[in-house]
Amino acid sequence: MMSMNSKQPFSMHPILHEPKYTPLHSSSEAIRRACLPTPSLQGNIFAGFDETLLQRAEALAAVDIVTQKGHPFKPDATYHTMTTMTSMACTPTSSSAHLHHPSVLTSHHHHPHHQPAQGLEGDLLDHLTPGISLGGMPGSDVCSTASHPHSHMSAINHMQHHHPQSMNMHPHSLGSHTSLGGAGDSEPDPRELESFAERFKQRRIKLGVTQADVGAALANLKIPGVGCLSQSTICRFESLTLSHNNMVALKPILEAWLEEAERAQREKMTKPEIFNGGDKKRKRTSIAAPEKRSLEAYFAVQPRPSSEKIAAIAEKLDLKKNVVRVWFCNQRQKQKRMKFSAAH
DNA sequence: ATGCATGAGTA
DNA sequence: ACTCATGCATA
Repeated sequence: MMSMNSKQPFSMHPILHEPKYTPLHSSSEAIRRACLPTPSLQGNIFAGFDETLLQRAEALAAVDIVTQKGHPFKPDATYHTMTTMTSMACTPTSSSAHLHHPSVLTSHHHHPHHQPAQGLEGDLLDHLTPGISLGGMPGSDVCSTASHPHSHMSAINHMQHHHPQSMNMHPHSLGSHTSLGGAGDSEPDPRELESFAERFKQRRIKLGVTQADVGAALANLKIPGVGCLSQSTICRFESLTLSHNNMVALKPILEAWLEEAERAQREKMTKPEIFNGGDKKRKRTSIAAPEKRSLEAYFAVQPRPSSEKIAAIAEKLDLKKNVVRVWFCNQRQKQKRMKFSAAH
């Protein structure tokens, strides 16, 4: 899917004051604003938001609800049990603030999940998968597999913040807005990313490894500042559902893994024999359809409600304020991605 | 494959 | 309090 792109998009870089990495902030903001379509009922509502707006939006939502059948119940969806048990798993290599050595990062891994892949997987993973090649310590915990709530090792992210493209890349690319014609961006070419993602998936499957395996195996590459990633992220990379910047940042890493994996496979190919052959879990809140419709209605009118608005909405929908706030945040991220992909 | 959530870094 | 990159849990 997804295979048709048009052009290079990133043409708006207002003015990055050359910090370390501020591509998205400004640019995406700009994009969002620029692309933000008309909220269907934009007229004067924006003037006096308040109650009026809420009711208006709710009314819209109500129509929908009615149409569907009034769902009187709302499954108290919010129940999350946090686990306060922190821990460390995949060392967060947070190279940004506190520098941890990458070594720490790779010091332990193992992952409980091993999906069946076939054939070469055994050996292949032996080299590219965490836990095995590392000295065989049976410790267990790949980066995220452990049961700790989550230890965000946003290594990549940080790395990105520090220097956009690992090595080359100018500290300050900017200067201009709208132009990417050739100046400094390494190659944010959307088309390139798209085709890479597709090839990546194909080759990954050919290697017989799962998305989760890839994520975990990344730590074995021992690339400074790069730890493992989750199945979710690999999946999103393949389906291009990550932000452009995120895609650009991950591409070289996954590319490196892919080559290493194929190299390892070839290595094994030489040997003909190889071939034949606690915690409380976080509970996911589930927002019922009716509530979701209402939220969408509100969102159409005001994507960024104030804290008070959020509280009001939360109360009306009988949802926790935080749930509503997060919903809006996620919705914004989603919209941003959609707008972006739609534009390219 | 995706929804809801966390957390670091910012503004 | 928001944006972004990510992740756990789940459909």
